[in-house]
Amino acid sequence: MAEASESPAGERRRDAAATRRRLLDAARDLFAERGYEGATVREIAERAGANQALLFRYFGSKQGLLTEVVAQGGLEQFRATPPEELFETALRSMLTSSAAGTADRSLEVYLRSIGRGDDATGTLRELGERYQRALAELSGAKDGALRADLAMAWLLGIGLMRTVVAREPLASADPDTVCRLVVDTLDHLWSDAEREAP
Amino acid sequence: MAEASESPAGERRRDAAATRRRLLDAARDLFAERGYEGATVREIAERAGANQALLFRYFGSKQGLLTEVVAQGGLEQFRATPPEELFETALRSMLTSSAAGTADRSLEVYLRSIGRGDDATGTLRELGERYQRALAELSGAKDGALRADLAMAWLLGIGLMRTVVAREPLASADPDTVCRLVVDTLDHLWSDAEREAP
DNA sequence: TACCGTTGTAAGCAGCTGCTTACATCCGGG
DNA sequence: CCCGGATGTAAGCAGCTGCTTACAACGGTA
Repeated sequence: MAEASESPAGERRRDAAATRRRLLDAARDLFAERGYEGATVREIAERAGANQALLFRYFGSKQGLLTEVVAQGGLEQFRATPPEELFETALRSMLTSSAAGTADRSLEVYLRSIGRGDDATGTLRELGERYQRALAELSGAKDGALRADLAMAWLLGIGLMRTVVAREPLASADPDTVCRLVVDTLDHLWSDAEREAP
Repeated sequence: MAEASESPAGERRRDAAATRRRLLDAARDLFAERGYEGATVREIAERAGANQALLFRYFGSKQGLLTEVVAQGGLEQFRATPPEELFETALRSMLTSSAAGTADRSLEVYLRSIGRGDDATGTLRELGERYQRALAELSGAKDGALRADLAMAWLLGIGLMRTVVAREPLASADPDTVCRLVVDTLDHLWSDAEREAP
């Protein structure tokens, strides 16, 4: 109803919603590339082709921007994935994405941002907890939560080595090969669990 | 020969070597706590009880300080450990240290600093490569290097979850329990390797 | 047409960063 | 004693950070 009623291709000369969207996308990519602290609001605004004052008008603060990025990217993706596919999906995403434009780069944001006890940590922690709970239920063991943590640790560690440190041969390794190695190995972690807590 | 010849307990009012040492120790702890970028030269100098100008006189730059911290901490510890004990030693160190005063906090420095493509990355990469080479030789498989990367990824990921994110129950879990779970599971990674490359 | 809230802009603020400079002070060897 | 390098200090620099303010331009509505 309050939509564009003029421009042929839906382009408006002044369009708050579109500007907001561009800021969100630019922030998502820059947070994933440089981490929360590493990305500056000036850079984000520039990549979005917007004035940086608008960033604060629409999101209040840099921290508010992060919150919205995580909410729209990571949590949506999380809800859309059935639990039993969660780990492999996340691993594959971690192994393949690393390119601007991908919808869910929240795990990259996560691992590039948790370097110190800054503002970002709190916002990102919630995302991690959801993953943990879902994974923990997959293993029926009493220490399922611990094993879920260990699985997540491996997931993040692999992302760390691949996208941040860019260590070879991991960085260039075939995603399928890596995925199979990891999933097969982790199967033992789950089956050991069952053996201990029948 | 150019030593102290006065003070009873070896204390000198002006002692460059001691000041250097204090700066090095303070830097080691602060880098481990806040990461390379998060620790400021003012903080380091203050904790060392020294003037920050001395930091630049002795180490040239903040980056030079990091180089020396890694050289004295991580590499020494690395050389002192036989390869077959390397992974478990590093894992235990990661699970237990996290307290100021510990000699080797280089893995903490490592994982808290690799958040973006900054100066620290290059200096820290060498440390990682040494670990990889040593671990790769343990597995006789042709893709030993890849599997070594995966093991290191898990190691770092666990450190990330435990000391940085402080995720429960991993953060408070008994080091022995965690260590056994991980080492047992990784055994499958090594034995699978042997099966494939006999 | 005249108006007024929405959208966009330029400039600047205080605080922090790594690093440098100019200057006190110590202290051992001549 | 006393000089000169070694050691320690205070102040400041330019550049960056997140964020704010004052203002211009648009465009739907009355």
